[in-house]
Amino acid sequence: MRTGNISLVKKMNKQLVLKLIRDQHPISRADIAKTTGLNKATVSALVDELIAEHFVHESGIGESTGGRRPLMLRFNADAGSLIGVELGVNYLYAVLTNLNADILWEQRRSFRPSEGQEAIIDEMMELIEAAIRRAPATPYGVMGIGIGVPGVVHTESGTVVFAPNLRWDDVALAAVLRQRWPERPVIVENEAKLAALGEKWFGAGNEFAHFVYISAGIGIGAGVVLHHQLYRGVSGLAGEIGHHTINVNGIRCSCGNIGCWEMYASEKYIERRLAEEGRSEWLNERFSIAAMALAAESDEQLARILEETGRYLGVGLLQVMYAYNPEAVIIGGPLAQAGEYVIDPARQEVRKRILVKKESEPSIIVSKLKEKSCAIGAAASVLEAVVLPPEFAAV
Amino acid sequence: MRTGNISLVKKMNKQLVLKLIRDQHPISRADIAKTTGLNKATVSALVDELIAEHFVHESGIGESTGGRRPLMLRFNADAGSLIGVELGVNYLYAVLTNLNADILWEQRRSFRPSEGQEAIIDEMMELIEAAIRRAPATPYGVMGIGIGVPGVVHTESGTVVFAPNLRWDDVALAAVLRQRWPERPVIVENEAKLAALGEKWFGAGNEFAHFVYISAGIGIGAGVVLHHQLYRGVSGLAGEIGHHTINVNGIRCSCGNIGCWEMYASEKYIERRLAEEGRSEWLNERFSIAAMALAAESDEQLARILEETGRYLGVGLLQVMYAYNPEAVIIGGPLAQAGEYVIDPARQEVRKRILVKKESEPSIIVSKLKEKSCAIGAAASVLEAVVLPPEFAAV
DNA sequence: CGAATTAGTTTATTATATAAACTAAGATCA
DNA sequence: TGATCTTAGTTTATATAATAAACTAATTCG
Repeated sequence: MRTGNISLVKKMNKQLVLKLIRDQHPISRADIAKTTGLNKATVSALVDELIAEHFVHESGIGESTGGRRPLMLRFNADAGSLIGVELGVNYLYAVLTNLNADILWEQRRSFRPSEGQEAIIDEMMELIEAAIRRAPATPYGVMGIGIGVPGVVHTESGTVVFAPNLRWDDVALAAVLRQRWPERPVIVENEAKLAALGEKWFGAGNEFAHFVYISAGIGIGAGVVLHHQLYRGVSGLAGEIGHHTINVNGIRCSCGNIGCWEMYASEKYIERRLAEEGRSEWLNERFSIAAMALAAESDEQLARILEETGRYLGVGLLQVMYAYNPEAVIIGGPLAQAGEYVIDPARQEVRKRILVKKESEPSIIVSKLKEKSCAIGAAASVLEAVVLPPEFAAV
Repeated sequence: MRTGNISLVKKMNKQLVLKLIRDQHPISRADIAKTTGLNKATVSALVDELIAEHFVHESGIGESTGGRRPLMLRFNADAGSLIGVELGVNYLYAVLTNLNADILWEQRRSFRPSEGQEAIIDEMMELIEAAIRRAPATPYGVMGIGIGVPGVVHTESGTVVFAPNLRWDDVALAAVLRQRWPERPVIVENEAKLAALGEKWFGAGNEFAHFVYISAGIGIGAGVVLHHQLYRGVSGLAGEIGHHTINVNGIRCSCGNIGCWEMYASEKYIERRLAEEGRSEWLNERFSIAAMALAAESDEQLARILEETGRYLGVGLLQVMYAYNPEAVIIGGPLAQAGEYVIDPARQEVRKRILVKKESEPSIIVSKLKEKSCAIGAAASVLEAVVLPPEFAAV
């Protein structure tokens, strides 16, 4: 049971100070004391410890405001490195970053979906190995490895419970990596949830306490951040909203249900419509939403298909608003690259269908980290696990 | 900003001890120390304060387990009284309870929806006045007034922002009551959210950290409890899931949207189907789901209509699971009184449509407080606000 | 009947935040 | 230019609350 012993207080305050320095650096001890309400002496003591731990450094003298000039403090983004890996349906993408998610090294590899699990995991381990070799000399070195997968995950064990597009079923991914790197934290999590974390720490979600990240690609997944924290639900299924039924009498989804949202507001829908409209020239291997959006400028048929998709996207976004009532919805994934061809009809559809007046409409915005959301989010998950736990967030 | 000063620690521990006594009484100081991990001396000091504050009392000597016999502690449910009021579409229902939600007095009054706001609020104040008069002599007296309304609420100001079925719009309900009883806390909240609180504290939700209460009647509302706390969203709209679109090409809802869940899984649907099937004899003033369920035993047509409703209910429950992934879904409101005629088809529909295997299915259960959920929840909201704040719940 | 066991209290100690006094270093203005 | 004011940050003394250990109280068990 979580009792309040005195050291808890110290942990809370130390985290608070570190978060403040990270968010608002450069900042002086005096300013920290003012904005947190902590005593100057307390702040000084905590800052001294953070400096000794290499998470903070003094970065010179600031401007005077009528008295002694302050010593400015900065978050030390080079205290260690983070590794983030995105496992896609047919590619691996790995990044090595500092604690500020600046990319120090990255690599992308394709594989055939037909390759077996072992081969894919081997390739992933090679990538991680390469990243570790590239890691700069820092006080903490590589602080951990985060991995995003397109499926449902059991986080404690790091098992991929169910990943239909990979055809994975109960794969103990973290166990393999933990055996290889026993000293490093390994985090396995759903790709949309990690992308949400990425946007929260380093992207469009930074200013919000409650937001939902929507990963719209082949399917639709979501990462739900409530009270500054990722919400997973009891078994990590929270946010599987691509399988919300928006058309009880609609078409069958691969999940077994009928009329799932992701049958109407994803690449699946676009492909189906392209086929129906005899535009199968777009259905080749190099199919890309970005290219389609470009072509749509002078191709009304393509524009209409994108717009339809956007309208269906809006239907589901309405549900997101009623379910979570967030400050913002961040759209990411390939579909977000169609930009206003998709997003604008989605916004219109929401406005048309929504129950209450304008003030309560959350903003619908586009991912800031783009195709890097997941990998950077995977790195951010390590940061959160090791350096900046969210558990003390203001309730 | 929430800093950790030392008195926070004390608050946390005192709350923890009080919650434990409430949940597990009778319990000894020694047992509290064991289960919380707090030191015996700490527990004794906190318990002494709680006794001085009348929230706990010693209730005699317990059984020895091989040594000195323990002094047993109990939560003092008679330290004060709570008032809970449900404002329905055409009735008021008020309860006066002790801190254990035992009903000491209750009264129900009907009104015509055509009566004006002032008249309804006046009646409500009369009811509250009557409840205050009936309150027994206790250390704290009437500790506050909770009111549940069928609409969207702004809790800080206690304003009813939007209650379509009452045709209320921006009614500053709490302001009126606070003027009349300036010394008592007044809480105004959505009825489904309060019912969820009621089930959490005194009903079927007691054992769950994450659950969703569904209020299914004329419309559908929900109260979402995550991490033992009611989740409201940014503007109190979280849980307005009755307006989730389950049929994009369906029928128009009064909210302006098309194909809302509550057009298919509520009394509205049953009424529509009764009319369609020429069974309008059920559409009179005394229309009651419980009576229908009784008649359905020997009336296949009625049974079929209830079953259809249940199947549609299941379609939406699937969304609840994907959105919140709770441990349980509690069904309340009039529709829950049809029992297995509705609930069982709903369960079947969920099982048929769900993505993942059985372990992750939450249990779908029926409200324990029945038609009293909201009023008791309104009382519970006072308890939570004044005596047992949930903010220190384990994260 | 005495040793062992359990319940609960008292006393001394420790960790932490805070208030107040202090040093440091600059700005302002006569 | 130097006295005074202002702001930054440190040192010292104090208060609060948890804890450990020693203690008293009351019971079981052999």
